[in-house]
Amino acid sequence: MSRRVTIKSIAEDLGISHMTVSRALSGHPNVQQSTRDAVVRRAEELGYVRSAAASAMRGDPSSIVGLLIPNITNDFYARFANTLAETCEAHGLQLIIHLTKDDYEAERLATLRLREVQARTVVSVPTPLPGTLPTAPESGLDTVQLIRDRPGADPAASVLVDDARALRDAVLHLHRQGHRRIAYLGAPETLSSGRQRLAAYRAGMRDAGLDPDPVLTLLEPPSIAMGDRLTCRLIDHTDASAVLCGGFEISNGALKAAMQREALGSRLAFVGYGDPEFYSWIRGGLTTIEVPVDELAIRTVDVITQPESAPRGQRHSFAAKLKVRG
Amino acid sequence: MSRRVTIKSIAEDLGISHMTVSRALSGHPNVQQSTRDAVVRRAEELGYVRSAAASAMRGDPSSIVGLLIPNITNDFYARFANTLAETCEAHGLQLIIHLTKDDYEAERLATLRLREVQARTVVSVPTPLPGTLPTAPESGLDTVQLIRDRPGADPAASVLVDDARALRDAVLHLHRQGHRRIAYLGAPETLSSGRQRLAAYRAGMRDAGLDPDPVLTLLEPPSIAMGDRLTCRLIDHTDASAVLCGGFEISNGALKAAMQREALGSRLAFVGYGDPEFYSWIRGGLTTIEVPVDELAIRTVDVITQPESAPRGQRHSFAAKLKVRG
DNA sequence: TTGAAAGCGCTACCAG
DNA sequence: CTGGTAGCGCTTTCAA
Repeated sequence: MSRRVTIKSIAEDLGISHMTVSRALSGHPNVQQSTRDAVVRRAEELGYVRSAAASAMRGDPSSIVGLLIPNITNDFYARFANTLAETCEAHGLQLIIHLTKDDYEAERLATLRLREVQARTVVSVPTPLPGTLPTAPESGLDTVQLIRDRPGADPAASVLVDDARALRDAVLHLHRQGHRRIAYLGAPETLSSGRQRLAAYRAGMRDAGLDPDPVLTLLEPPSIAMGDRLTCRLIDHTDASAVLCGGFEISNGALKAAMQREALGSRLAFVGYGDPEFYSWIRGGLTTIEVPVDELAIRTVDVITQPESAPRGQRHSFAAKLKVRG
Repeated sequence: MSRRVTIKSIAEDLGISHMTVSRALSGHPNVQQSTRDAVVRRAEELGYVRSAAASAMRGDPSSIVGLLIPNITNDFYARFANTLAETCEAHGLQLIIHLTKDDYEAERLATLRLREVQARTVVSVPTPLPGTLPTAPESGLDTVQLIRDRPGADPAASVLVDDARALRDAVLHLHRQGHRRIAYLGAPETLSSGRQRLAAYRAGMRDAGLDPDPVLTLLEPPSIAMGDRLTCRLIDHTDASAVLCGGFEISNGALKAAMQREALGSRLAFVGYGDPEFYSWIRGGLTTIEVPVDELAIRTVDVITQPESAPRGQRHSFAAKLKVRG
């Protein structure tokens, strides 16, 4: 049960001042080569590890980046987290992941924890604000907003997806295939993403010269179950010949329903949202809206590591695009 | 640009000693109620957050748990990480995730980083040791081994999956369905999991009164591509009527190949490994080997939070089981 | 009930 | 080139 190895213990061991050890280990020039070598070797032998706590106390920037996402099983978040973690690794940053489940209180608590450990930045998918809050509170942390834009927040940057074009293209694509009764499954307009995607769907319908039928425009809180249920309804009770999905979970749920009813392709054409591995080989490949996940993650780390290269509050927007398959 | 709020700044603000503030905030009894209230209120107002760095310096246990896994896109790891994160959250623990890509050097570096921040425990899927290492080094951290067992390591505990029974059951299940030419795709015997699963497959074959054909026993480093390629080979160049998958990635690759050749079920019966959401609705549901992911994660946190409740080095084994569908 | 001092590991700043 | 001092935020120990 040996005590922690510190620069002092090394100094003692070597019979020199802890300052010399500090300089030797941090590459300061003013150390005799022989001394430096001895120190470095001894540190190695003893298994010395620099204390992040001590550095943090001195006000040095920490290596910790927080990531606040609803969950990590969703394919998009998993892939984002994966690339973010890899890229962080390359920059010597460490990623603390907190799952918010889209719950504001969970986000608040997680932010507190991250402040305690002096995270240098937090990458956050802002949760919907509860109605009781008049205004968004400041996190007290340098924040990069991901995907969503919280009104009233003051983020260091926002990394967003622009899927309007892709959604419009999807409608036009279906129209070219002869579809006229094109349904849309999306989040309610109370969510900013829900609003924007719905608008894009409608714009596409207009461009195609079609009239969006309210019966085929189904808006509910997004989930796999929601996509499943509403797609069953489309198949059983409407004359929809195609469905466009306005979200990741919705897409998986809709796919499940269409596959289980053996309606996919034949009874109901499908355009998904997101691109999990298996979309590429289901029924010869599914047409879907592809979000540039890796680019989002890489840019996010860019923003974190080079805050000066862009003005504070900058919005980085990445275009999703329609991937036609099958 | 206000300075960090500390107990000292609060004390100054209130014209009292920082010790009183410390006591008030940490619930020490020896503080006058009125003083305590004033302190708590002021701390709230100023947005005081306790410094984890200062605590760590004093030797208090940190709230940080490390997680070392190959990646986080694999369904099993994603689900494990998800439940682990949720459960940690509930215990006030924070999860730092490092991706090792199954590379020893990456694991070593990540471990170093975690030591720097004084992680209290690291949950690790040990990477294969490079041949050059005569013996496994000690991490200097309290380690919980996940899934794999590194020889020569001295973990605080191991959380393992026992899939021998499930694999045997899978063979017997296929045999009952009339299959005699049952192929197996797995990792090479150099990996401990590869060795064990292969043995279980062979035990199943023996129990079924079948003779494992070397031509149908394909062992290669596991990946989606490997599963894909070898399944194509099975379909095109052998008389295998069923395939049993001995790994998560292998299973996804094999499924991809079988689906693309429209061989699934008809030409080739399939038993997968792992249970991603979509396995339940592909072709009416796939039969697969189900690993109790959530239980693993929950037990892992148990082990972390109550190290005394089990002897050091304890092995916690969870049985996978065959899920028959379709 | 309150306060002062010391020390956790580290480095910027001065003295030698 | 080397060594001492001080201070980052906090709590334990002792003194008032």
